[in-house]
Amino acid sequence: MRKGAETRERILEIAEASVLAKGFGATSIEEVIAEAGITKSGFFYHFKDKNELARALMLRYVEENDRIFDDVFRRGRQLSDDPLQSFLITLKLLAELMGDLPNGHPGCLIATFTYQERLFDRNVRDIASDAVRSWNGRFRDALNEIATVYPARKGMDLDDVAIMFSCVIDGGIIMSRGLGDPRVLERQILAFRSIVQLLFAPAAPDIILPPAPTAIAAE
Amino acid sequence: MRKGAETRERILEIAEASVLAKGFGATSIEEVIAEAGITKSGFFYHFKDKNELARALMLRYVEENDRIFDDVFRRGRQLSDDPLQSFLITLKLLAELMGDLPNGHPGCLIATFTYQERLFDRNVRDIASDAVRSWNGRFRDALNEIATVYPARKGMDLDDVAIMFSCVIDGGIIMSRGLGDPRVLERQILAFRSIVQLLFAPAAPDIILPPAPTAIAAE
DNA sequence: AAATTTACTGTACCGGCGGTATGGTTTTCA
DNA sequence: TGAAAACCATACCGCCGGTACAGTAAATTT
Repeated sequence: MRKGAETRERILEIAEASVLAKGFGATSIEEVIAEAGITKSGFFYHFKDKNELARALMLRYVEENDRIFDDVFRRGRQLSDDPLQSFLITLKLLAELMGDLPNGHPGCLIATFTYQERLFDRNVRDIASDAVRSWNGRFRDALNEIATVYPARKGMDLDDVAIMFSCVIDGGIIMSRGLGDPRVLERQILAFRSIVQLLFAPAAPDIILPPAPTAIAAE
Repeated sequence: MRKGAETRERILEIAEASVLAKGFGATSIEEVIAEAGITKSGFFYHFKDKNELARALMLRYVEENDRIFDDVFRRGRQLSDDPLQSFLITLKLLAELMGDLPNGHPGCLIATFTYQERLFDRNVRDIASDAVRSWNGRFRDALNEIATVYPARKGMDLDDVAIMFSCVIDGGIIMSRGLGDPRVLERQILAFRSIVQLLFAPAAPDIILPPAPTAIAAE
């Protein structure tokens, strides 16, 4: 019912924070239930074992990220008809979103899980794999659409560029943490944005491209 | 003496593989000693607790990576006097190195540790942090040296480009695993290489730059 | 209002693991 | 040959993941 879903959500929230801080293996159910204010029986009422918790965490993370990407891509398209401008706006929005997080990005569950893959069954791994493929597909589609209007530089495979954006995000999160500077991620996304400009603007990108839109509030 | 160092090394080897596959928290000492063919007492003779194992793993990883970077940068400089060419060669060598790994890159310990930072003391975190800063510094120095000869594109901070390379490597490892395709990492490094070309070659990079050296055996 | 389902609590237990302690034994090297 | 190094054997503690089962208060349905 209502209350059950709330408790379940609270468990997931607490567990996700713990997984991102200590890893899945070191995340103790006892700590989670202590923080959630429930008993062990209550936990196992919602999740039959730890692996189902992992599955639920992954599903939740993927869905939320899908929503975020839906949103920034939709707003990017709303604000320009030009596919290049549209994508550049989307990247700017994403960068703002990351920069506005008070304590930096909390971490990418996909990244943690791929570094602990032996802990999860094929089901969970497939969810993660499909999600990554889907997100890369979005970026690749956006780039391909741009390429129909602007000629891309030779020697650059757009599939690789699309994947590189995922690399920059996941790598940026790691670097932000490792260097103790939450703004690294935002800067990396903006740097990638500059590269996209460079890729599709042959001669002098700063001249033929209008300035990026400013003061667009990120959700 | 001699034999002690060998056993210690074997422990580290096994532990590293386990940490990269399951995470540090889920790496059980019992499994490690079983695989190493020693007893628990033997393990605690070499490492007084699990945290010291973490410290040793991190130190070992950082030193080995330092050696690798020393090597590819040295060989890059040997093969060309031009800083741009030299760096492009280094990147190619690095890409070949990654591509030649039979089962893909085993994983970046820094990445795992930053996603499990609550498990380690400040000492270990500082080692990781300093290593990342040092590696980023290498890339930044290389880029700055290039910029003294070739004018860089405006709007791109070379510090960010340097950090982006670290992002591409760590992100590339995650993507390789997540997508189940070991060659993603190699392709990402080569894609970054193309971007460096683009960054420093204003008009037509494929023309003014000689082809990358081929058939340079990676160690 | 009664019956049923939902959402838990309480208690008890198992086996595995990290870690400690302590006392021995073999191997290596000076 | 003697000391230090490199282990092995055994026993133990406490925490944790997980299971089992019995009970209960509240919400929802009938």
